[in-house]
Amino acid sequence: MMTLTEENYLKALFHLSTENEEVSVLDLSKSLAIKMPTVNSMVKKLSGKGLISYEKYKPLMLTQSGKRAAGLIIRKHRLVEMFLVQHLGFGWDEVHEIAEQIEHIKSQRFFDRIDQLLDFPKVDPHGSPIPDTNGEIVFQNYIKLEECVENQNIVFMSVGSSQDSFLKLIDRLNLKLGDKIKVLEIQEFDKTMRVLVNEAIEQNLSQMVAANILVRI
Amino acid sequence: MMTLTEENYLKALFHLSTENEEVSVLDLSKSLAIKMPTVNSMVKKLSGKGLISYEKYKPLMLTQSGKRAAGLIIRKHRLVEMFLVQHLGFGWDEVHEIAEQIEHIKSQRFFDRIDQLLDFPKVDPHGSPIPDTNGEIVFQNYIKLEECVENQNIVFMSVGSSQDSFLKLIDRLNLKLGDKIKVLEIQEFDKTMRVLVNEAIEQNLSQMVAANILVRI
DNA sequence: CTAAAATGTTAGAATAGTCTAACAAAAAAT
DNA sequence: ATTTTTTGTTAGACTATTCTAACATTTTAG
Ligand SMILES: [Mn+2]
Ligand SMILES: [Mn+2]
Ligand SMILES: [Mn+2]
Ligand SMILES: [Mn+2]
Repeated sequence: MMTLTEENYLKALFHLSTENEEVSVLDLSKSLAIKMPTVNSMVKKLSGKGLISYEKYKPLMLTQSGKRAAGLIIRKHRLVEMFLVQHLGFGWDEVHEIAEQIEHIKSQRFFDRIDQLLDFPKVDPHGSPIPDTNGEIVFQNYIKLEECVENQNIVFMSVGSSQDSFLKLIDRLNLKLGDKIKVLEIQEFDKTMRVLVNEAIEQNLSQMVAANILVRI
Repeated sequence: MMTLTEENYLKALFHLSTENEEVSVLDLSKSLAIKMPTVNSMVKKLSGKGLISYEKYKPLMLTQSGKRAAGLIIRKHRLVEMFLVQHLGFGWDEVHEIAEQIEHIKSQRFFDRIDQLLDFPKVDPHGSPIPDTNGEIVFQNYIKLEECVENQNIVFMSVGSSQDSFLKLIDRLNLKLGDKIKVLEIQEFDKTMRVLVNEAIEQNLSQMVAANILVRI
């Protein structure tokens, strides 16, 4: 049985590993806001449990078993987020904190029932994929809106950041996952994009916003 | 902020206080399955926080503030149990363990939403009262079926034990909260009761079972 | 290719929660 | 009224998780 603490370390390492080629003790330390020596000893402990493969001064890596464990926790996290939005009426900017806690509940059945209640969703409220019952994630290859060109038609599928302020901004812009977007114009000067949403409303999006809007063609 | 551990101590003390006139360190120790010296030091700690009033060698008592805190945790526990039964399809014998964990989630809003989703229930799946938002419990004065007499008509309102085996037995007997019961006959020899349920089915209930069926007249 | 900076590790201490062993007080039994 | 039993307390130790300070290694810069 893993502790809540161990689960959070694994999850953080998993996320860092998908974002970066190599993950250092310092990366993990920053990501968890826990000092390096603490991370160092926990890494050794998880290495002892066969979840992290660790060699002194080398980048950190999850073992196969560690990947699976992390995937299963992320599965729980995302199922819970989906449940909170769909059944308890929370906004997508309010669910992460709560899911961060509920993901550690020890009851396979509890999460199975939520999965069932949600009709086996494939993505969470932020458009991130929900790992399967083996902890396996199917990564979608979305592109950033930022990389699109004028006159391109795409669909808003996921967000690149789950920061509160970003999600609230997207809400204020009345953008929702699934919206059809057409790039009307890109400003030479600051890369601001003028887009048409659902063939109805025009919006101006800064490059920073466009960089965090993930779309499929 | 209270820790999960502290919350469990408070809750246990609250429950013991409603069942017994006086609660000893040993009672609390047994109820939590934690050794006396550990309980002793935690009691001192909670006394320091103004939640328990403690004097050496004297019975343990919750302060006003401790009662309120315990009531609020029990509220969360029972709301969660109700939610698990009504929305996730769990049996009333399966929910306690999960509620024992979820009751510690730090999010007022989460429990408010569950309360709302359940349409502000007043009792949990076992017929126990759900404390109000101030942690206040309104105790119903139900009597034990055991104490009823022949030909008396009563209604099954709550269970006196939440033991797995007892709840499963009640299920197997097809008894549900709200059922109308008429006492047909009480055996002189072993106090076994013959009852009529919902004017339809006859059942034999041992005294031990009858002692844990709480009814209103 | 050294020197400085960044990163990583070890050592030692702190807190929360638990335990066992030993001692103390209160309650019960004789 | 003692003695015995039960209950309660203290002392000291252990594990998990965290920290700071000091030292070591690796990486980067000049
Ligand atoms: Mn999240
Ligand atoms: Mn978490
Ligand atoms: Mn319960
Ligand atoms: Mn609990």
